[in-house]
Amino acid sequence: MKKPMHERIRSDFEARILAGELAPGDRLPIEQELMQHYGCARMTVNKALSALVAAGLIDRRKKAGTFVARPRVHSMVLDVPDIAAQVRERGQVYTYMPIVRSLRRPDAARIEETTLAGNGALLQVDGLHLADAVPLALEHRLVSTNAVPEIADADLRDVPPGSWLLQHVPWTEAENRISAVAASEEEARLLAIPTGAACLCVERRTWRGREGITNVRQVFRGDSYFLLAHFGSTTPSGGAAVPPA
Amino acid sequence: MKKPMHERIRSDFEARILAGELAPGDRLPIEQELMQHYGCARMTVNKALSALVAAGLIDRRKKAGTFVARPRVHSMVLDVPDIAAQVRERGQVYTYMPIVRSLRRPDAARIEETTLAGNGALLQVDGLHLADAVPLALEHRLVSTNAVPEIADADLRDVPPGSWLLQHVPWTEAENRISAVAASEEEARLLAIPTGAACLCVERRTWRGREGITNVRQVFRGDSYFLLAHFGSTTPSGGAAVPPA
DNA sequence: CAGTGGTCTAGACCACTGA
DNA sequence: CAGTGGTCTAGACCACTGA
Repeated sequence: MKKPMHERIRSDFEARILAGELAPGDRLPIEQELMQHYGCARMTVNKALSALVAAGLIDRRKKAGTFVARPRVHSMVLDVPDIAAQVRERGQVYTYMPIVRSLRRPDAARIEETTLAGNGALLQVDGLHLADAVPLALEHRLVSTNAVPEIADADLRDVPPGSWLLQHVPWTEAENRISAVAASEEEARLLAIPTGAACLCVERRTWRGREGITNVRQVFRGDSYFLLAHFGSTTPSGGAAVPPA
Repeated sequence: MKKPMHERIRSDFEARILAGELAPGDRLPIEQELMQHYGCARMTVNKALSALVAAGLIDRRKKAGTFVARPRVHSMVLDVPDIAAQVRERGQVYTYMPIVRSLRRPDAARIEETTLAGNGALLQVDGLHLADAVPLALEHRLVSTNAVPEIADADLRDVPPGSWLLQHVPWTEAENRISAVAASEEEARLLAIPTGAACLCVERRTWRGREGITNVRQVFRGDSYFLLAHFGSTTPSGGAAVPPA
C-alpha cells in the first residue's frame, strides 16, 4: 500500500501541475528544500524530479532552478497539430476565414456539449482553413469558457482558435477520432469539392487534467491532406499531420 | 562530448536490443556484473536499467533477473492494431479471406519495394478482412523475407498476416499514413460499397531497428471503421482502432 | 532461503549559468 | 562567483520470488 518516497514526491507534483495549482513557468522548490520538506536524501528528490522531466512536466536549469514546463506543441506522439504552422512550414500562405463566433449556453440535448461546458458557457468558433487561398479544412470548434475564460476576450482575427489554444493553454490529454466521411452539401460548397467526395475527418477532445478544454471537428479535403504518425519504442518522435507533396 | 556513465550503459543495451543481438526473453547480466564490467557503483547501473524499463525495452523481476521485453501489441500510442483481435473484442466473428499470396522479387520500378526487400524477396499477401461476414477492409501487404524468413513457411490460413507478424516479430518503429480515399471500382466491389465511396486508408511501414519488416495498405469502409487515439502527457494509454458502436 | 532488484542514505565533486 | 542541478560513490536494509 505505501508508496516509495520518490513516487510520493513525483505524484504530489504531478497532481499539483495537472490541477493547475502550479502553472507553466512556476518555480518549484530547490532540492535542498524538498529534502527537508520530505525528510529524505537528495538522491531521492532527484529521482522524483528526473521522472517528471522525462514525462515532460517540468524543466530544470542549473543555477536557475526547476520550473513547470510550458506546453510544447510537438511534444506528443501523434499530437495536436497546429494547422496554421503546418501550412506555413510548407511555404504556403495560411489564411483563416471565420464563419461563426458565438458565446452561448450548451445545447442541453447534446451530452458532449453539456459535459464540456460544465456549469459554464461555450464559445463556438467555426471557420475555414485555407492554404494559398485554397480551402483545406472546415473546422467546427467549441471551447469551454470555464477552462479558458481568457478566450472570450482573445483577439482571434489573425490567429485561428486552435493555434491560440496551443499557445496559451497546456493540455495534458487528448483523444483523436479519425474517420473518412463523404462531404455534405454544405461542406462540399465551402471546401470547393463535389458533394460526397471523400474527406478526412478528425474529431478531437482535449483536456487539462479532468477538465475539458475544447472539442473540435475538422473536415479535410481528402485530396490534399493526410495524417502521418511516426513512432517507435525508443525515440517517439512527434507525429505530425502534413499535406501531401 | 563524453556521456555520463548511466547514459552509456543505457544506450549500449538499447543498441544491442534494437539490433536483435539481444532477443526478447534474453537475460541481461545482473547489476553486480554490470558494476564490475563498467567499473561503477550499483546506483549508476540501476539508473541506466530503470530508464530501459521506462522505455519498455526490458522487464525486471526480483530473484529472476533482467530480461529483454517481449513485444507488446498495445504498448504504443496509436499502435499497430490487430484487426482480427479488434473484431473479436466486439463480439463479432472475424474472417480473413485470402486473395493473393505470392513470393516474388521486388518490382525494380517501385522504390518502396526494393527498399523493403533489400537483397531478399517479398511475400505479397492480399486479403479481405470481414466482420460477421461483412467486408471491413481490403489489405495489400508486402513482407520482407530478409527480415522475416519464417513467414514463407508460416500457416496463414487461419491467421491473417498482420496478426501473425504482431505475434512473432517485435517491431521497434512504425509509420502510419492515414488518408481518406474514394473507393476504386475494384475496391468498391470487394468491399461491397458504391464506387467512389469514402474510405479510410491506412498505409503503414514497420521496422525492427533499421530493417524494414512490412509495408501494408489497408482500405477500410468509411461507414464502419475509425481510428481512435487517446494520449496524454502523464499516462499515455495505448491508442486503438475501433469500429463504431 | 538465497539471489536479485527496489529503495534509500549521506556524503562528494563538478558543470553550468544567471545575478 | 555563488546557486543549482547532474552525476556518482560505497555502502545499507528490505521485499520479492524462484529454485
